[in-house]
Amino acid sequence: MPELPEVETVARELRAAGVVGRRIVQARVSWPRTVATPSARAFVRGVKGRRIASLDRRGKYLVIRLTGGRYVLVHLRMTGQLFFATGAARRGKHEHLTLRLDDGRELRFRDTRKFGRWYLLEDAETKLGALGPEPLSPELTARAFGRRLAARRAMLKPLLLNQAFIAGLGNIYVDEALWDAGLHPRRKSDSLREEQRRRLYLSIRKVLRRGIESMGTTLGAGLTNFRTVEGGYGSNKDNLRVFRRAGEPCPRCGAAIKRMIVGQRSTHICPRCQRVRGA
DNA sequence: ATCGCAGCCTGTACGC
DNA sequence: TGCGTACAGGCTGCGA
Repeated sequence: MPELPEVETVARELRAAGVVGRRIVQARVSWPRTVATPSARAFVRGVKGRRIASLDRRGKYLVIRLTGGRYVLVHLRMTGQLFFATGAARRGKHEHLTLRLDDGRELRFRDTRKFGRWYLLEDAETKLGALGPEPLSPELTARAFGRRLAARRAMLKPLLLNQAFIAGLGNIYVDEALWDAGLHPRRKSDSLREEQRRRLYLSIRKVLRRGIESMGTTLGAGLTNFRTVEGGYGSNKDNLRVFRRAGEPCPRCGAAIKRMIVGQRSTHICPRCQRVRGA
């Protein structure tokens, strides 16, 4: 499930593959709902002939700036994958969108569950403006994050998953960050002591950085699991301490890891290291 | 403001 | 082995 480290990995690989500077000579959409806005037809017309001026990540979005000042945003959601193919290669299963580049390569989008979305926008801020701060940005200091936390009264887990509060975290990295910080996912954000807020800030950055270094989390070998642009696996699964480890011993205290539902989401905690105190 | 739930999808894991 | 069913999860929109 692509979260910040996975999308960052994809962005880096696409840049390394020399996508920036290439011209899009043709686009094809075979599952129209893949394009959230505008219509699939208008999307195809709108990107054709444009050059890719830059490619970055914001939150879980891939941000592709085209010449002439318009933007393609890509959200991989659950199972979206980007990879290269030659123009001659037959369209494979679950491939819903293709950009043909002027060097003969095709950038293809495969998405088994069809939740992924592409946007063509005149102004990227119409989408990105709704996002909270980048967790790894130097502008988000421990103090600034602490103030944001203290200003809300929500359970930590759903709050950290809220992209308007902080951008880029998903189920995996939230569970890992809360375990690292020793905080219960149902703990209320305004009940933390200053030192705990700071610790959560550091834990979030730690698990995200580690995720990026490992090129993301690939949980299994199936179609629905994260793959890099080059078709590789991210190795961050080896770094997960609690996520999908119910019943295994906590690496810190040895207590059995527990699975529970918080905010309708599958959640993993160490019941000894992460108490509800104050919630 | 916060929370819960349905819906979007389909591969996967499970029970029988 | 095969069938049926629940589940996974990011995000949106709705109601409470």
